Amino acid sequence: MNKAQFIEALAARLGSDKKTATTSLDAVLDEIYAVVVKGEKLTLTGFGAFEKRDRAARIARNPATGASVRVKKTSVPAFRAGAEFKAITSGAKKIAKVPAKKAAPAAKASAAKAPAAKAPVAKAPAKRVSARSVAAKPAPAAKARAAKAPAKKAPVKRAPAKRAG
Amino acid sequence: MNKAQFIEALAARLGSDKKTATTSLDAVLDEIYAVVVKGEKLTLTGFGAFEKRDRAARIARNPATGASVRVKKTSVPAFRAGAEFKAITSGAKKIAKVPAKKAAPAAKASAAKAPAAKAPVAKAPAKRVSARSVAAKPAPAAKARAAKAPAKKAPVKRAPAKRAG
DNA sequence: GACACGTGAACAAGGCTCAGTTCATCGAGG
DNA sequence: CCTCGATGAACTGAGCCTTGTTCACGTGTC
Repeated sequence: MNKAQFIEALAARLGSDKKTATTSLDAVLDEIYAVVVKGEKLTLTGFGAFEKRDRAARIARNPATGASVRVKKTSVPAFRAGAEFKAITSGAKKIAKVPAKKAAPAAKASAAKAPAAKAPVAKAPAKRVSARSVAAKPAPAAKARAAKAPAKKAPVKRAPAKRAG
Repeated sequence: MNKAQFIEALAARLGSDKKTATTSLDAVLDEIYAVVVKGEKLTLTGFGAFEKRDRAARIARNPATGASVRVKKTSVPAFRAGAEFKAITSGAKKIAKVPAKKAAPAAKASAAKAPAAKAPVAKAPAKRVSARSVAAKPAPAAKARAAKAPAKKAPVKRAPAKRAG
């Protein structure tokens, strides 16, 4: 799907004309640009996070010729998918179908609340409950915890680079 | 920046209220979900492409305990930044500043046309022209071409998998 | 409609990201 | 305001993605 097709689908979703949908999409994309360019991380909970990542200078390779080429240090845009995006992509969670704006608010509210929300939630906590009950039972859990606390305090060369983001 | 802050900025950009901005953003995100879930690749030229990528089953590791864990085959959402997004993130290109909707259309049209568009364009083609003139001159260019043409025709195991997207 | 630019494919090697788990904090939505 | 879920940090090793270049096709904008 390309941008034009996406705008059509978006217009249907918004119940608007294509021009409005275009404006909406462009505004979103441009604002994402603005945030990332500023070096700020944009987290859209569930969907994912856009951020600027720094890349050190290195010697890369032109795969076609095998020639080495020096790549200067630079910054690249990165996106990390959020939990919800991952869940629906993997099929662990379903998205509500929204055809048009008029039906959207009503269908969204009821669909989100009743069926989709309950089914996956029932699945997720079951896993966690079992994990916790297992972890809570034996003594090694306390050991694992103790081992973890000092590890955090240890100086990590990688941590500062990430915290800059 | 989180979602609420983004919505504020978006509202300013759209010249709308926050509710409208919220609707816009949610519509965009939900439509991205819908496309990716369908297994379709969404290409927003310049910004980037969202797609679903398949992951084979593998034995992963819990880094904390070193314990191996079997990860089932699954699908994950992926984003690949487009050329424009890369260019503005690296600083090779500047984005037009858009404060509010009223000023947006006029400022966008003029800003996009006159200063920002011309400066980077002048930079880009210069690079390409030189690359082409170099390539066109020597005989090895023809060889490289000849070698390339058959390579494309050769059956590639990777190509079909990607074309499915 | 026209033009300019973006995208994808192919190549080899190196760098980057992520898998699970736990816990604390934060954010979003009702 | 409250509750629930998302996020991030830390851990190691394996798998994935990207780097440049060229060319042809497709897309988007004016």
